[in-house]
Amino acid sequence: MAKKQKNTEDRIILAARKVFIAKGMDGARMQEIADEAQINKALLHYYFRSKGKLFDRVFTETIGELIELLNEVFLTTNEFSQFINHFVRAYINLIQKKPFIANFVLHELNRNPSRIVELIGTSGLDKTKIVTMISRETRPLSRVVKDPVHLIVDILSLCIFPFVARPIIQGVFFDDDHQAYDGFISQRADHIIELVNHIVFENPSI
Amino acid sequence: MAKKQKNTEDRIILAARKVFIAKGMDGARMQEIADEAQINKALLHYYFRSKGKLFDRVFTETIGELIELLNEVFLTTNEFSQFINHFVRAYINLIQKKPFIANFVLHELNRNPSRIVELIGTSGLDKTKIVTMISRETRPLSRVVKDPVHLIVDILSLCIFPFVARPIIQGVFFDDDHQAYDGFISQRADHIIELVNHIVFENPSI
DNA sequence: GTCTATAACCGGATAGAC
DNA sequence: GTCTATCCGGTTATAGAC
Repeated sequence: MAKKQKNTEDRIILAARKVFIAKGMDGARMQEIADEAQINKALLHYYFRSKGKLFDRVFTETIGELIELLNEVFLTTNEFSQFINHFVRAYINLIQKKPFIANFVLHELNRNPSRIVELIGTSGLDKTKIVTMISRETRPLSRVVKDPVHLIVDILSLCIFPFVARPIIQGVFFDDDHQAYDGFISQRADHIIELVNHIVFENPSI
Repeated sequence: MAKKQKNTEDRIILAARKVFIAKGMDGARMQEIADEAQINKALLHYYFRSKGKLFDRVFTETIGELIELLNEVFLTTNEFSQFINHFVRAYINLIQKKPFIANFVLHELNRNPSRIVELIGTSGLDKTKIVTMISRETRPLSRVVKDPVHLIVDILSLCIFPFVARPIIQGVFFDDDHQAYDGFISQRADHIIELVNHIVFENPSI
């Protein structure tokens, strides 16, 4: 059979994730989640006491995937030029596969700002290591990058924003042609890597 | 008197904008808007038939301000190096004054993607002009910028993302010290301008 | 135009049978 | 575990007095 019949809890999580990501916590409806999971509302409450609890579960899991990826990249990379490559490709690759994750996170960032920061805090992600790495490698090299945090924010911005603002950019610059935009996105990693290398190493070897 | 007593409609719009921006369309409550405007719920419906209509009004006006600003920058600038300066400073300045605008727009982008694109389309904003300007000025100069649209997206990303992701960045890299983050933001325009000049003009005059 | 009171509705949560 | 039926609180929207 094409559609594997998973257990109910997994189906709920999957359905909830889809609806919450599309509509946000406030916009989502338990009925819609139930329909999506092909069960009824009551069962949702049987598995997860409340909408809030269900949302928490979905949200934590989703964020967890992002953090896990970051940790992997951080742990397996010690050299900065490598790091740019790994990080940008891994990040864009992830968002490309699950394009609504970024929106989801930003969306819920308003409702509960401290939540994500806590999750990141307890994840063992070592921000000092990365800041140190960047400042060690860039300070002697670049005129442009005076503060490693600016560089980090630059990279994150360049990677993430094209996804969260996709409808606007696609509509304005690509006549709403989503294939054209997919093409644009797939060039994006190379473009960012080249750009970052250029500003960090002034005259990069192309 | 310090607080000028505006007419009711304006007070409603102002209150609605505040609440909608903070909570989004779904999270907002008519009661809260009424309280904020110091009137009662019934009057909201007297002026604007429904919550949806009130939201539409607020949203269109808010987007309108953004587009107006962009148009101003586009119309008053013909040279690219000037343009980078004008655009980045004007944009960051606007978001700094009204930091939730960007979030508001992105938030509602999911609910109604075509909406903003339509608004931009009818605003007379000439995207061809800007694309042409960039490709004319950058093609002979830069190895990094192969496609003007990438450059535009780069600039937008660098300007806007630090605001929409503020809670995360502030929490992770600034120990949630909002003054420190304000300082970071205020360096941002200079940093972006320097960065963009560097990638466009290879060896910029500092 | 502005208010109070209330209708109408919607959606999360529960009861209880199977 | 899963279902149907129902409750109940909250929210939008309206009626009607002033």
